Amino acid sequence: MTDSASPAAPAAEGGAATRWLDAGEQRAWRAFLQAAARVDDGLERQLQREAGMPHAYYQVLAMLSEAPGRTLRMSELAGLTTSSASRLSHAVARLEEKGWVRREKHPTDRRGALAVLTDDGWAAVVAAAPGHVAAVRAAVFDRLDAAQVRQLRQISERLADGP
Amino acid sequence: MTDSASPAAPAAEGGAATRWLDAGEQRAWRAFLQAAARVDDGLERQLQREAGMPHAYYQVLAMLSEAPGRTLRMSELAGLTTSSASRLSHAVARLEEKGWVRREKHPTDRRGALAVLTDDGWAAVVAAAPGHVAAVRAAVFDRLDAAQVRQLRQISERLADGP
DNA sequence: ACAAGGAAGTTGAGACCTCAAGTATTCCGC
DNA sequence: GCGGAATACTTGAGGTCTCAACTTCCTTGT
Repeated sequence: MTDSASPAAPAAEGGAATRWLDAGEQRAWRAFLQAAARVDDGLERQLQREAGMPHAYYQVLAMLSEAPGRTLRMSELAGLTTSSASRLSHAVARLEEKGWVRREKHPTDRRGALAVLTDDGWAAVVAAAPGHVAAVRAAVFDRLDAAQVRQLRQISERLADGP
Repeated sequence: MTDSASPAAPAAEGGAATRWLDAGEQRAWRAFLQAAARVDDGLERQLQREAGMPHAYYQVLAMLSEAPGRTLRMSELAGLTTSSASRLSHAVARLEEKGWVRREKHPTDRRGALAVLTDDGWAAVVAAAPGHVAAVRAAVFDRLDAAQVRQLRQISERLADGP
């Protein structure tokens, strides 16, 4: 039984028959899993080693660093970093301890909270960015030609969008 | 400061100047991050909900289910599932508690350990597989045409291989 | 043979993430 | 303008993953 192939002993199908992956899909799927794991682990380690933070936290700081006033509402920040409200809340709590982010109240919506990048936080991103970009290049863009980069973008947009 | 764009205020470059991502790379990179996160989270939830296990554990069971004798050495299993020795050891410990996997001693290399899929473990994979495949289709293959599947495979193989 | 170094696995501590539940506030239909 | 539903965010508990340290065993060079 592969990570998506037909089982040696097909189970009783409750509803519609399972559409197993064909050989090409299978290869693509396994390669994708390996690639995603490899890229992710690589970045995770590089950032942890050189900047003392996980990739998720780097993304939070990076998004804040680009936002007007270096400030974003929690819910927007969650969307930009593809993380749940809970994850972001924990993350910002941790970043607050480190002095890289500060929370403020939303001026009009009293349920809301804003995350603001501090000067120390800014310094941390600036320090971490070059090593991170180098790692991204090494893991991804140095391995692909221009056409593949276009294809990767199109495929990724398909997978990221929609219902 | 994006998750890989040039900083508004370039830091002092210690060594070689940082090669920031250009606009196309930037878009590709962000799309890829979102796509990978979305696919991964989707599978994780589906498996947790319907089969009571994380994706990493499913992969362990899946690889064992295909192996001769439903048995693999820990180090090989680690390679196949793209996980560290430590992660795998913890995972197998957990799967052993659930009665899905059993450990045996390697017959010739006395450092070695074998992981063996139990009948209950086999039943668990067989039960989980259809829902998992459906989720993989919904998240990936139903969204791509044949050419894109080929491209995805090639790109993924590039990213997964090499130094 | 034997010691040094490498390889295979395990373990414990700490960090991060998920899930479920909880509080506070805003939105919406009647 | 009121009550129920939806939204925004937080919190605590539990599970998984990482890192570093450790044990045991194989391998290699001399």
